[in-house]
Amino acid sequence: MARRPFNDTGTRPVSMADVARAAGVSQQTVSRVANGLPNVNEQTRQRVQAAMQELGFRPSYAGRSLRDGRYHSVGLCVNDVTKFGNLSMIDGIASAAREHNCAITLVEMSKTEEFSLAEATRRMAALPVDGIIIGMSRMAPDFETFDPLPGIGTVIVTMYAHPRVTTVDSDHYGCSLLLMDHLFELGHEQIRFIGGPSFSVDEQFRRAGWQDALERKHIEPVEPLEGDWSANSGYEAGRYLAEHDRTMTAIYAANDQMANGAIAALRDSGLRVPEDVSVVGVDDSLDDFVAHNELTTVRFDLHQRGREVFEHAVPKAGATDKTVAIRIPGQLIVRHTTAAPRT
Amino acid sequence: MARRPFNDTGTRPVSMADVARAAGVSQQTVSRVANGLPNVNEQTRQRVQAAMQELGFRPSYAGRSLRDGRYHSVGLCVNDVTKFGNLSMIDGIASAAREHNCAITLVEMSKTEEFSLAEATRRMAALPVDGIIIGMSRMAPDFETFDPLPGIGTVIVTMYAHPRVTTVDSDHYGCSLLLMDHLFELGHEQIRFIGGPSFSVDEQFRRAGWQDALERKHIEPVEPLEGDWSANSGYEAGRYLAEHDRTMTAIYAANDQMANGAIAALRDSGLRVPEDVSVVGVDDSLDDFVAHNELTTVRFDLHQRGREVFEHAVPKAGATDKTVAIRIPGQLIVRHTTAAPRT
DNA sequence: TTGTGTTATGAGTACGTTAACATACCCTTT
DNA sequence: AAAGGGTATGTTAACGTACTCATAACACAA
Repeated sequence: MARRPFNDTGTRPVSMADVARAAGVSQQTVSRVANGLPNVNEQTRQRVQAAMQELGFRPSYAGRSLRDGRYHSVGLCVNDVTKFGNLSMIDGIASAAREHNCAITLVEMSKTEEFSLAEATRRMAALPVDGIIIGMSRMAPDFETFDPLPGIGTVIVTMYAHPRVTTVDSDHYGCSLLLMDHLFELGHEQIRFIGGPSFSVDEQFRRAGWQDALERKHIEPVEPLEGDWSANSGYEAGRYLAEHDRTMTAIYAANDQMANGAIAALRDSGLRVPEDVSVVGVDDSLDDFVAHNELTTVRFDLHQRGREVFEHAVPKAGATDKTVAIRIPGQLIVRHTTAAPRT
Repeated sequence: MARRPFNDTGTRPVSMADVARAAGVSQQTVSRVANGLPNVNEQTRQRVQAAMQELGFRPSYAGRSLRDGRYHSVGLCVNDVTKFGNLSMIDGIASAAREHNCAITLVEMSKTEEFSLAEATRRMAALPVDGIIIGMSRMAPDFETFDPLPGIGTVIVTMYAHPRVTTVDSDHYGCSLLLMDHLFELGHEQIRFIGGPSFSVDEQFRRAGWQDALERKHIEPVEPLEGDWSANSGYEAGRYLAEHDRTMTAIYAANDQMANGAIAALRDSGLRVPEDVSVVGVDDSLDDFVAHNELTTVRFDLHQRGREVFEHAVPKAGATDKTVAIRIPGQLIVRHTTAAPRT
């Protein structure tokens, strides 16, 4: 039977059988040469390699995967590549993947629409992946009821724990405690909070940490403000606080960008940082964008998080598959936007 | 013969044959149900779907790809995910890929080592990809001699044209002309340049545009400064210029981050922006990080670039495969860091 | 009754790879 | 000369899917 046209191009990739025919050997011998196995006569090897070169052979990923049941790629689902949190996730996972000689199959879900874990895993499972990683930057409506697909490692990057799925995240709650303890030690008590959008999971935990830290010291938390992670929203919030709250001595902004905006607003309002008001952020993300970055903040080891995520998504042979919840602590970076309050 | 253990887990994914056995139908009927084809009896369909559910069937990507010769994924090779240029490339390509219901297979080459196009394509070609995209942020030593693999669409993201490979990029030369014309129209002539690292391709073209624009007006370009794209390096350069060059009236920084640093340096040196010195950047990347971003800059349509890249890497049926070099123009964004020079 | 068309289903095959097994040959050793 | 052992190579089977073709059952019209 004549070969049917293979795909749109009408051509068919060169297979080992083609090379074998050209070199006058069996297809298995081509396989041996391709994989660098011993027990091939040197002349034969050269003849085969010449034929490969000549025909432009490249091994079929599909054939190989079908054969040995592995894809050497891990699926990563995020809803918006450009958000700092997601970017840093990609970076961390990419370096972990590289260490394992593994690629990342990236799927961006709609930036705007709500997405469900079931939908995300369904899409990822149809791709060449040995494991599934889902970035859950906002609460998925089916988080509680979600069951991972059997037979494929699944990790959700989120602070929420799940009874049947391993979850990994930077400790977005603990980072607040680190910062609040730092401010408490300096003597601050009236600490306002500028948060991100309320649907954000990171925001929810950073805010909870702020609130719990205050309540543990029996300080009544004053109404948190809501930004959108951008410097401009931090500026607006900072303006508002400078004009309406004369008792606050410190501001905790839920990321560095808003903290940077808040600092600008305070200074525009005639307040000095840190002499009049201390400001802290989270992420340690300003260095590239701001000269002489002086912001006290928390840095997360995103590569470590990437490694943890990767290794739970693609478990090694013989590893236990117990569901765990991993929280990776951040590190307090004290710079020069925090000081003791005026007495 | 007993089935051999399939992979490390010792289990084997559920195949259509397994479902067929459970449902008492042929494997082909399962295929029909899985793909929603007509001509299946309603009762049979339900029995098969029940069996799929029961066993946890998910179609094998490898089997399907082997069968129809497509992967529905495009390979993307970058050397450092976190750089602004690469991030925005991923974002643009991700949205183009999503429109085509396609995933991205991301490979990060070593951040530090030199990389060759041959090596990059070799690695990408071993992955499940219908096309190859290589981000060449620095000159590859084998660029001139490089031949794309036959049988798979290849696009290099770079400003350099290549006789045998389609290249696509934002117009890093033209953006300089846009900015320089803007400054010329305001009356500037002594325009200094703060560039990125000299190995960067983007840098080379942005600098060339600056230099050519000056020379076209018979103005001798004064020694460009070299930064590393960071705000701090822009600050250093700005400090240097403020102290050593009393005749300059404008600074062109090769990205916004350095421009932002330079502005801070000028102001710290007692110079006003834009009254004493105008400053321009490129990328329009500050908004999230800086409140009240006032920088005059050039914005690139990175989604358009992503689409162009994608569509040339994965050509549609019947498309001509002529090699082209596509340069996507940027758009001048005039804000408030540029004004007429003092007279 | 015979022919024609439709619908549901199954059988066979090809896609490219690699493991396991089989074979053929040459070189030692007894 | 026969036996044994290594080396090079070929043969077969299996991985999971979807296309093509075949078959069987049935409906309807001439």
